[in-house]
Amino acid sequence: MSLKEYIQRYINLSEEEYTLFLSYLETQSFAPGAKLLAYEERCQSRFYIKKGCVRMYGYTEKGKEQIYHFGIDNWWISNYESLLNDTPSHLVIEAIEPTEVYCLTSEKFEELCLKIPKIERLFRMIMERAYMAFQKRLEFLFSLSSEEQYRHFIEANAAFTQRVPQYMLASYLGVTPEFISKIRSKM
Amino acid sequence: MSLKEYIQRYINLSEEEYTLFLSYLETQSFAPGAKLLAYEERCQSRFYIKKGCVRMYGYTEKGKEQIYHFGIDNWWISNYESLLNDTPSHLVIEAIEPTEVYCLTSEKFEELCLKIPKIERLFRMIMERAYMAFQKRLEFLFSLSSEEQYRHFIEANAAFTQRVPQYMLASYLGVTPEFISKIRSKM
DNA sequence: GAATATTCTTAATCTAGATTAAGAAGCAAA
DNA sequence: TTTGCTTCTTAATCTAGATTAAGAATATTC
Repeated sequence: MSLKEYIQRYINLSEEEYTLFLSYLETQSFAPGAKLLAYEERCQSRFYIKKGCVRMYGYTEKGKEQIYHFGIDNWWISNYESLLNDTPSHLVIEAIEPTEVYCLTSEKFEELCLKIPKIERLFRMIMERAYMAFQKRLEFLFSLSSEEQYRHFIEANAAFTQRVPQYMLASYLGVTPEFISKIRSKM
Repeated sequence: MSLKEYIQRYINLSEEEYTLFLSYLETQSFAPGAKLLAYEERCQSRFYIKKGCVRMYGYTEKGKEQIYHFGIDNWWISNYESLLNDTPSHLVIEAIEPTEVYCLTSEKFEELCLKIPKIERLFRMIMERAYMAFQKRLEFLFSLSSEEQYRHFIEANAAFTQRVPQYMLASYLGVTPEFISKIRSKM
């Protein structure tokens, strides 16, 4: 799915408007391990992942990496705390696979919204969907055991499970790699 | 803080626009225990809490109530899964205190956005803030022990802690009331 | 103000999942 | 084809927080 198709699911843009939209975006490429957003950097952009896979992680009190999000093709990702408050980010966004993104800076975003007000609607809807997904994730987190969460995740994201190493999945689910190993040996 | 003041933090509305806005809202009152959204009901509205306190909860596999959210004065609350997909809600929104809300139905919301396009911007920003708060909550959930989460919560929401019974707080934090009791006896 | 229902506390026991430690696979470089 | 990384597995031990079961406060109702 192209960005154009993605957008059309929410709003209609004319050919000219879409071209204008694209002119506000900057294409960037990242090799595995490269950072879209570094630790302590101020997040200035919303990223749209054209192709690839990224993880967003922070650090626990004991200094261990904790993954909070993954992003794949056709997802928007950003650290909203840093973006909205203009504070240094305690979260890192890092490519796992070779990744190509559109980068929309806050500055460009504001200009774009003035030129094409419908863009506000687009992002209002995107944020509602993202919020919904979060609400759903919280439900699973609280109502399922770790084992059930794992089973549910790999079932709902079969393809995705192949793309990230198991220890990252463990981190995302909030369990240890050893525990995942234990569940898998039972299956 | 009035709704008008709340809105002005995000966008500017003229006196006429604000009056128009209000005309799309319906005021509703709920006694403690009354439901803003019932189990299996399709969620049709976004609720703005003028005054009061509500909880949003679902059920775990064992049939136990699990609280996912609280809402107090000047918060918007809704079940976005049910609202956006028009599906029966598995979450209940229920008043804890006598509560007065503005109810904005999806139908009225769409009309309103056509009349005053700035409203899209308002809700885009509200959703971003809500998403940010969620992102933050997930960070605490994964990086702090249950005890630390409790201590952090009552420190950050001292006033709020007085307003809900302890067993609801326990449910919201994902622990047992007995465990909260244990922590408190240490303090 | 006695009766009843709610909420909170204490303490003993239990368990899901963490921690620790070792080694086994897989994979890349040289 | 060996050396050195990175990832995954197995198994023993440990622990934060759950469960169970009483009882003690606190509200609420009649």
